[in-house]
Amino acid sequence: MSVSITEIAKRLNVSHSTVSRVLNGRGKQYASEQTARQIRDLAVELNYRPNRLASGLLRGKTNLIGVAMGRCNSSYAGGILEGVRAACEDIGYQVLLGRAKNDELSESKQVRLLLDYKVDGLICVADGWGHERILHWLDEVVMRDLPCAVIDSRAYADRVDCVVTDDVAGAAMATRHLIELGHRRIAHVGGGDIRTTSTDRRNGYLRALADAGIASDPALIQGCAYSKESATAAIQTILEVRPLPTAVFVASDGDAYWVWQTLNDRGIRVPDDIALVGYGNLDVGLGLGLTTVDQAPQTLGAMAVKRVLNRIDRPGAPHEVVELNTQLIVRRSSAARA
Amino acid sequence: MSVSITEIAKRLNVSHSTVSRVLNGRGKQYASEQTARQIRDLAVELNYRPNRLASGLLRGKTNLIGVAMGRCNSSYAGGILEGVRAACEDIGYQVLLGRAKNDELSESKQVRLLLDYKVDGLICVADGWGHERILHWLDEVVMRDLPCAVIDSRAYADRVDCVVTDDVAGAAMATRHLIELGHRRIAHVGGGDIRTTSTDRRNGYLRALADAGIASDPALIQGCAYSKESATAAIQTILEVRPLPTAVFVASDGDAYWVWQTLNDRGIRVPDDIALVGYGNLDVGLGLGLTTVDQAPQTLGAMAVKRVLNRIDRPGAPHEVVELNTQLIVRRSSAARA
DNA sequence: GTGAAAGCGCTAACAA
DNA sequence: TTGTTAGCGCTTTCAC
Repeated sequence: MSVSITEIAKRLNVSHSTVSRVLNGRGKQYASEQTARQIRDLAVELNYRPNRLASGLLRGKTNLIGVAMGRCNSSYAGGILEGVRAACEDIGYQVLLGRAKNDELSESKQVRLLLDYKVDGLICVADGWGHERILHWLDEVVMRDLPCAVIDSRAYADRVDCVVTDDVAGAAMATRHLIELGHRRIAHVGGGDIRTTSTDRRNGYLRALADAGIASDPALIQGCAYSKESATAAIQTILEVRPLPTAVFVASDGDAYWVWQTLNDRGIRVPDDIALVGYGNLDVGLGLGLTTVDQAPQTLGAMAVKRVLNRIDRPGAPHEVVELNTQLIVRRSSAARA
Repeated sequence: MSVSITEIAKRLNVSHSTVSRVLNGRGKQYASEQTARQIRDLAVELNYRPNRLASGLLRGKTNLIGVAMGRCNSSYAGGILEGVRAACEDIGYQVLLGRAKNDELSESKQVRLLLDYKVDGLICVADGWGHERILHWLDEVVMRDLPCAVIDSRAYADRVDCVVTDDVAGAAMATRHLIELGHRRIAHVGGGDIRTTSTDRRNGYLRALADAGIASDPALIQGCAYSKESATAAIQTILEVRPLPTAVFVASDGDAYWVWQTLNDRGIRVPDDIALVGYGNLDVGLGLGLTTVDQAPQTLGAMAVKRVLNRIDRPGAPHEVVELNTQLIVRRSSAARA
């Protein structure tokens, strides 16, 4: 099927190790210019390509980076993956993609599979869900000293590198934006589940209110779990409260979409009657004209690769937490009050 | 680092081939119940995991599927990838992700890299761009008899399996929708570049007009190439024409977003003044309330895996073109005329 | 039912 | 500068 180093060696009457040295040798080429030339020419002619499995097996280095993540068809997850891919391409690594369904065992099964292919490093997108899940495979990774970066969770910062954004600060920034626009009764849809991202965002919201000396109203805070049903229920409950809030901060753009729909159905105009701010800078919010907080997913992915690579080069370096800045994207869903 | 079959064999005083037969042997297990049990128990205890590089090297089968695609952070590309991942997970394959920038050599470089890892099959997302690009690596794939499915191009249906949607039919459906709403002056933004998808969609638009006995007006047809600038320029040119069109069919949701923005800036209301229909069912259109054509990206990805798998099982089967149905998603951007 | 042996394609230490 | 040798971890005949 494809030519091997041995085939080239045979044809040229040299040993296969000479061929190996010329074609795949690291550093200086221990071979005469003449032999080297012959070998290289024939390699091109026969379209020789090194077998990565063989070299990986022998050298214990595959130039593979495993990526364990859930669904990748949101602009956030897709952005992270794109960042990882771009960074990997630059440094000659390939991405081996694992898929974790949203249950604990599926993830560790996937990680184990990635390890079976002897990836040189591992990137895990925790997505805020990962706390107990990660424990299922963390030990194995740590034991093997496998370079590993976790995106979106700092829960295991002592054992792996973490690449995160500050959800508390981001949510506070979003809330502060509303406060600066003059809003005082600001509702919050989100949180109330096990994800740290949700909890952090809620805390950021609370902190911004406190900093501004605004008392938070528990009736204006409704949990929500990334679904049409929960988002709709949350905003409906909030709309029962009197006086009505003049703004809503939703912990994710996807849920903000459903909130917007519900407001629309009730004849409540955004931003005229109620201002709306989401989180995550998803594509769905773009169409909506939704003010939101960008998490720079591509940078997140690229940084994770950088951390992993750094650890491949310098094993045993202390684990780091890289915290990326979020950015407020103001669109028409939040407008200055009349 | 991790236990090998030899390690287990040593501890149990059996040969490594016996261990291999028990742990990774296909079909019947040629081993006594007792030995097998001992081996299995120890394997679990030591957390044995087969080295996929080794078995891949020897058996010439890696359970790896290579995926060559451009950016994956749109809901379309992400959806395809997600479909591929889900299908692969079901059948015990892993996805090795290649990344092609938008130039010819980058793609073939990526494909070659995927081949270096001895993937069992290849999926390429042509995205309408792929015609000349694919030629750069097609021969190599065909020569090796590597199972290969191309998504979004039927240009090489004689040499690989193709999984496509009918862009002509989809665009015709979208246009017909506008016609049925009573529109007669329907503009089109899109096409005019080398992608077949664009050309097909324009042809679908033209066909629907013809079928309805509506003469097409060249002034109402403006090329566009997936960018803010080209989309904005296209709609601006169209808005010079008198009488104004009452509807616009844009060949992609992304461009439809920019068209919408421009209309908005000009004080033209959608759908009251001008109805708008896009293509692709991207997330950005969701927020917009944009009528569009869904291409079922996840199904596309899943079908590609199915084709590749089929060819792995039955090499030499005739190449097939799988054509998936598109679906019109009606939202508020197209409304019945008053 | 089990072991010995060969080898997938490659790298690297050691000799020559 | 080059060849020999010994594997990496595994599968698969072929004997016994």
